[in-house]
Amino acid sequence: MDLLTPLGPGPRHREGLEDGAVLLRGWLGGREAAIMEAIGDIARRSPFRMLTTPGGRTMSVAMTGCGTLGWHSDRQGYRYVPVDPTTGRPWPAMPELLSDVAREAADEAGYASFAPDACLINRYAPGARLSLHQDRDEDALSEPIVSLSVGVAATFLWGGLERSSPTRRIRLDSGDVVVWGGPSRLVYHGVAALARGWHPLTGDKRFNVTFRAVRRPAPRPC
DNA sequence: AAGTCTCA
DNA sequence: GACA
Repeated sequence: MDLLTPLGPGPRHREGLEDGAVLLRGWLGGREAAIMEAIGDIARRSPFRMLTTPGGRTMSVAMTGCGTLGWHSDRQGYRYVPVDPTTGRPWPAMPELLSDVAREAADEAGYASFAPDACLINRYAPGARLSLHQDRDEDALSEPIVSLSVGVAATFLWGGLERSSPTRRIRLDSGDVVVWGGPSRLVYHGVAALARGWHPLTGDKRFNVTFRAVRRPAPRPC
């Protein structure tokens, strides 16, 4: 049975997924519009693009990013790069609103001092999906992943440490935040094909904002 | 293989 | 589950 803990008054509450992973329902609490503004600013400078996998397939999810490093994929493989290959310019800086939300969510999930250096922004149109995978291109595997959902609801696929592990299907609504790390840091996860839907802030699309600490954080003085 | 296809 |  999932751990269910209310987070103050209102619909916000936490659900435990497994050791090290937590779902913060309604965590964004009305900041979705401001987050969409921030995404618009970022996309004006580093436009959404559909990346190619090492196997030569085109991903259905459109991506961009911000921070000192951005995730990139092409025939050469998956990696984090300091310059957006599409524009030849550094990725846009990470807006304070986004890093604040990420740190607060990590704190709430039990991961203190989360300081992401990369923020991947995923845009799902109807039918777009992300098949089961691990986030393993980061050096700092001791740091968690923080994932925000805005817009049309999606089905999150939450597996285990092996690709063949059983997969749970979890509805993610606009405003939900998932945090995973520690023993669940390398859990396989994905998103089922986005159903047709409508959200006042995003139309028929869903946006996912995922924060990672790629480089190991500097040790903190005692 | 962060995708797609095939079989039972 | 197989498959670059």
